[in-house]
Amino acid sequence: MDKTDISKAQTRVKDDAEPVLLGELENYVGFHLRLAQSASFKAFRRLTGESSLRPGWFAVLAIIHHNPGITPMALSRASGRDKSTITPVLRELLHEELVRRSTNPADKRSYALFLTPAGEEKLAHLAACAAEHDRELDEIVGDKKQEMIRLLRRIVAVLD
Amino acid sequence: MDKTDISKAQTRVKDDAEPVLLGELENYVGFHLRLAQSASFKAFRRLTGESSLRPGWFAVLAIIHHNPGITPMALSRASGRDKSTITPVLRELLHEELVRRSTNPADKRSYALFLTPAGEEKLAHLAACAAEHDRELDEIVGDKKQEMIRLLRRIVAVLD
DNA sequence: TCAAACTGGTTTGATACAAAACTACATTGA
DNA sequence: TCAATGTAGTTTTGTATCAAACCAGTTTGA
Repeated sequence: MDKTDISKAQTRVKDDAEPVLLGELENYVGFHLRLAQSASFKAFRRLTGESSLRPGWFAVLAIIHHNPGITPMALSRASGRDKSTITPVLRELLHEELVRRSTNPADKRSYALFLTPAGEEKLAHLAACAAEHDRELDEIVGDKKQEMIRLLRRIVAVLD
Repeated sequence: MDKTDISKAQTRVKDDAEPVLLGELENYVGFHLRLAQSASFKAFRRLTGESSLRPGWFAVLAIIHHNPGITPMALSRASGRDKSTITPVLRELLHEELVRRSTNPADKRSYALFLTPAGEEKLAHLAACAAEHDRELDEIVGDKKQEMIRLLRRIVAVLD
């Protein structure tokens, strides 16, 4: 409790000019992780502008590019999204003809994913935005970047 | 492109056993930020179990606790959520009588927020979970914690 | 002093996401 | 060999979130 005058504290509006106290939140990694992720995401979207890119697209296209023939399940794991989240993203990408799939004779449940030439082109554009965005982040974290990525990766490895 | 045999590469399924290549994503802070935030969030929910807590609740309750009389707008800024996201959270908290509000005579558009005794109790429970969760994170980041938080805060300050 | 611009909060609409239930196929083991 | 179990992908359902439009009250400046 931060007010001593209890009778008044019950109704008095906190002055907007006073700084907001975060208490224990101040020292919680999880809290700052959420704020930073949200800020980074918004900044990325600002950069790409209106240019028709759902936020999931970039990672998905990049992963397919680097792993031609990857299955939706493997893609889901690599991109850190649930398989049920990947389904509509792929439907959209297939519909836009940015991605192509071929059935897997060895396992009829599954299929293999590839980028079309249009998909490669789209990826190139998004990659330029992503590179620019990451340059901003690089400037912020400076020479601590590798350390930062190492720690983030550890969080994922241990908690996930 | 990672396959040289083009004619086959067009349809061959990538073996699930092969490691997935992330390419440039590997070195993007933003990408790992998202994965880590998602992992941390899931871990927190695992800890709190079914116990009826919308994820927004903890931060909101804690901030009101530390800033009695805070307005919804200031709360929205401090918690990093849009004002339109705060509205339904507050409606729920008011309905559950965990939060109480009093009108602001100086500005009739706004009002002041306070925790009820039940709200304080609820917060105490959630705080215990959060503390436990953060202990896990502490172990992962070790002595780099302050550095980590400093960097995350910088990302928010610069990009937001 | 009062119209214009601004601000706090709510509503509405759209999107992203996960969890669980489901379908179709595949693997296992008695 | 075939029933039980497991796995890939989809559908359904529920929630969190933001943005934009909106309303009411406040501030500004001519």
